[in-house]
Amino acid sequence: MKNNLKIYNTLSRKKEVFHPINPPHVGMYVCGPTVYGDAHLGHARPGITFDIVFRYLRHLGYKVRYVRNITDVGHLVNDADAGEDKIQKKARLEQLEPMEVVKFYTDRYHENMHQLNTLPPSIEPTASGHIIEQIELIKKILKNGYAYESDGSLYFDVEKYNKAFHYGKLSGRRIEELMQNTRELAGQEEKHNAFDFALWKKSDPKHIMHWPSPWSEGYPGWHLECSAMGAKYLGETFDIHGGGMDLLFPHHESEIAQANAATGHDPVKYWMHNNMITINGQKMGKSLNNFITLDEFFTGNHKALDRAYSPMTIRFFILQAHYRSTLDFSTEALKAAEKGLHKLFDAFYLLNELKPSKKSSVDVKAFEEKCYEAMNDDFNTPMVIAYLFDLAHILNQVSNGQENLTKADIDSTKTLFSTFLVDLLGMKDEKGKDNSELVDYLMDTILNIRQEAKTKKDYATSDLIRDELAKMDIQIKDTKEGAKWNFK
RNA sequence: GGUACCGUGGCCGAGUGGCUAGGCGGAGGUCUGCAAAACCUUAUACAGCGGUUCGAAUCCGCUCGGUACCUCCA
Repeated sequence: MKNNLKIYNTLSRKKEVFHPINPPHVGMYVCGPTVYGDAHLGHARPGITFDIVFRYLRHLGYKVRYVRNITDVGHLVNDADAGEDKIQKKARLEQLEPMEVVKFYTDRYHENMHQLNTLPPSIEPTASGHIIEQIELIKKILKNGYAYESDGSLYFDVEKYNKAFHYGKLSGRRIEELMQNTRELAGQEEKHNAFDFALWKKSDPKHIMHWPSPWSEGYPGWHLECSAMGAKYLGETFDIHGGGMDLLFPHHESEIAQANAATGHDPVKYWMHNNMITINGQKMGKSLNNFITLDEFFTGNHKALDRAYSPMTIRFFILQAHYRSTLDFSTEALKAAEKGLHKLFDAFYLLNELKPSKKSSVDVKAFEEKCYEAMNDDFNTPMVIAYLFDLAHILNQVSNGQENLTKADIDSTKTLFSTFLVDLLGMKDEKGKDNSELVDYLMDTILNIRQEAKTKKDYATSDLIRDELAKMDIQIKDTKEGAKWNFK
């Protein structure tokens, strides 16, 4: 399959032409959420970023298997707090079974992702459902000599690994620096080196979630699940691995190490990382406690928000920045996104009303090419959106008689909007007309009465009708062809 | 401290050597009973200093400022 798609590969720090390992198949693994809390704006970014990748690869004709895990085996809160993990802590606080916490937040995550109009992954494996695979992976690493046991727990021997491979190839770190800079934390006596990471942890008595293994009753280490599940569903080497930049080190670095230690070769061809969303210039994150959940955006129920912002506003806001740039959140920026999106859909609908001309004064075909170029350039969605705005402007000009389009060009513009705005960017109109017969009839009646009033110059009545409808978010526009309405 | 990235007009944000990015907001105008939308015109920019070049927001150096990772975090 031929294409000109270029993807920025974190591994090489360059844009590379995308050549899948086994075309037309593409395997993509994306780090999903740890389900111990509601998804916030930060979670929306990888969800949407890799939804775009998924949609575009499929559009290009690839058969994509998109795997996104659910982390339901809690990572430790921190090393000093060994023995308690995030999900367990949440369960204790809410007096629930850990799996109740997991189920509750998994469902809510799915609902949020659905609201954002992201396509569901092909496979959504859970860590707890792949304990056996993780144990098997540890056995391989152990057999190859890159792990050591210490009182029932197993650790990855980074120093030894680094002699045969390169620990730090993804994140640009060197082991000597890690030696100097890794913080000394309590509870690490079992490790040979501070930067060694756990493959298996023996659980202490108060730990609820644990499984049997050849070494101890315990639970798998932080980075293991992605290595095990990625290999299981996508093979020992697959095409794309995605996630947030904050996972680059140590998570993804360690995944590479685990795979090499087990199989002798790298697990992933293209590593993709989305950047962070910032609030007041600072990363929005759980630990900083400055996050706003998606539900809070959708309801407006947060002190930093003046009102609700819809899922599509959030999605469009995110797509207006390139995925590798930080994106600064503000209500002002969200309002701009909301208005802009509305403008695009207005233009999209306007296409149905344009009068065709014999000749076109605009080269529509060129826009299509430019949109593809932008997508091929490492998924440059802000550029695609800019071209759609340019087109929207042209369509309005056509409507005003300043530009002309043939029937064929109007149709291909429709296709273009439908392809890029709806199919690829995944935008949908939340405020479209309710096209039921009843509503049509009622609105026609009301607008006719209003027209009567206007004809009699009874503007008090006509304005009253408009103001009352506005309370239901119905907007009246008086055009040359008569009054039109839509939802605000 | 180490590593990496960034600093674009009121706000958000593209752009990697020469050609108007775009959206929102502001100002003026057209249309309109008014409004809305749309259209037309317009202002506001590339952190600072130096260098390379015929030419730099874009390359190089320095300075200042900010962020991320190095501990769980999308």
